[in-house]
Amino acid sequence: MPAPKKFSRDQLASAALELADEKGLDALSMRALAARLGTGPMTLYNYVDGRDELESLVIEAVVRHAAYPPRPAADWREEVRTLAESYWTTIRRHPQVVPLIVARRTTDEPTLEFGERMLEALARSGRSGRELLVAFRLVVGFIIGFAQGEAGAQAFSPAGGTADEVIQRGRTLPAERYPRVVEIATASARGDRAEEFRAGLDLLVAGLSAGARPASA
Amino acid sequence: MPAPKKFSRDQLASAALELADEKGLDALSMRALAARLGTGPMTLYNYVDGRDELESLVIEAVVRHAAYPPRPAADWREEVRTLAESYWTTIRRHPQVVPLIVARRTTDEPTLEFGERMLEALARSGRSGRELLVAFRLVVGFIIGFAQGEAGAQAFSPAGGTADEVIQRGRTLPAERYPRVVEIATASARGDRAEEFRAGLDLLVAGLSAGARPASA
DNA sequence: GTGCAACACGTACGCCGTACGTGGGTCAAG
DNA sequence: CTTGACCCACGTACGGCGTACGTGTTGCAC
Repeated sequence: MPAPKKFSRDQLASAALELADEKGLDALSMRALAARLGTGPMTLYNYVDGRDELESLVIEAVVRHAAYPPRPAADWREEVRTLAESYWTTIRRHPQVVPLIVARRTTDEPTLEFGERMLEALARSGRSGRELLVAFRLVVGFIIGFAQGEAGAQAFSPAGGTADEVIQRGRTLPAERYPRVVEIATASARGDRAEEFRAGLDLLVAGLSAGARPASA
Repeated sequence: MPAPKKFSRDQLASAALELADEKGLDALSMRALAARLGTGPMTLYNYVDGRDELESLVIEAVVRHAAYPPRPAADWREEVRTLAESYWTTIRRHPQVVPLIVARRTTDEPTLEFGERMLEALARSGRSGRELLVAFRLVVGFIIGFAQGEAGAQAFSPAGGTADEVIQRGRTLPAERYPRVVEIATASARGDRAEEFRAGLDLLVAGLSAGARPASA
């Protein structure tokens, strides 16, 4: 019956993601995306409800690329680490989009899939109900918070800048007033993010182990 | 020499915060704020560099209200808990602003003050340098992540809604596909946020204790 | 009184998201 | 083959935004 569609939702999503990656979140607009696709702005509304849904699409496009081992690890601790690291690695590949992921809560399919699988691992620590909720919030909060801390396009100044520039600026804070802040800014300038992430994860898993029920595997 | 100033930066900040609290982040615009203050839009540029700095001002206005005990607690664990809870309680009073706090990294004075004091507590667990950085990221990530999870104005659907509505929607997800997600959504609907926060904090502190150097107080 | 700096703010430009209307393409039914 | 219904493309236009620029106005220093 209809005229054949000119695009697919996937095309929209990946074009939008490219746009955001290349020129930043601010450059991601209906009009800019339409221009990139060689069409008029209103055409996009045949595929997407509006700006908001477009953003959701971009997030989904990022998260969808996360790949997890086909079968859960036998040890729930290892599984938690694997899932967390995989998710973090994935979103970190698109630093421009991180603020979007961080500021929203989404329920697209890949996010739910990740959540369900993480919950399965945490459940094996002997938790359920409220305890499971708390453990989940803790893990997700860490991942989100860590990603935000790293990608934070604007930080250590209203002016913004890349994360590295920002750290440099942090080191020049008044050391007599904020000695420890300067200390970690310095450490951060030298450090390897992935290593720091894993170290944090170890602390986190240690905490989860402490609160685990005896019957945990 | 000059004409007397019509406003103060503090006036701007609190008027902007009221605006955001009442009508949401989207309603926070230069023009709307100017109208609320009974002046023209361009007047604001005599006080603030632009939209970005206005947002920083709002964040600062929120964070500034956090109050901590005058003297640090003797036990660093208790101090970490106290600081974290105070910070969290403060920002959660302005749920509309949380996405802003979460998506940005700021270095206003109150935030640095909080950071320095938190770092002081964490340092007493025997950490320094990279370990201190990791511990700090972990704690801040948890607070940020938790606040985001709660306030997430839009969640469990591109349509958005209050956090409570969102949880209700979460409970109606396909239970055979995402059983654990439904489980925690249900638990969350019943639960007390503050209690959950403290429970998460306990897990977190347990993890920090595990990694602490022997000489910790 | 004169000059000048600090401030208020009107106007205007180029973006944005998107409501609305029109026209062209495609298939099903007659 | 014609007709009709429907979906899609997309031009136009409106109201909002951030803010560059220019002008007027104020109040102190000299």
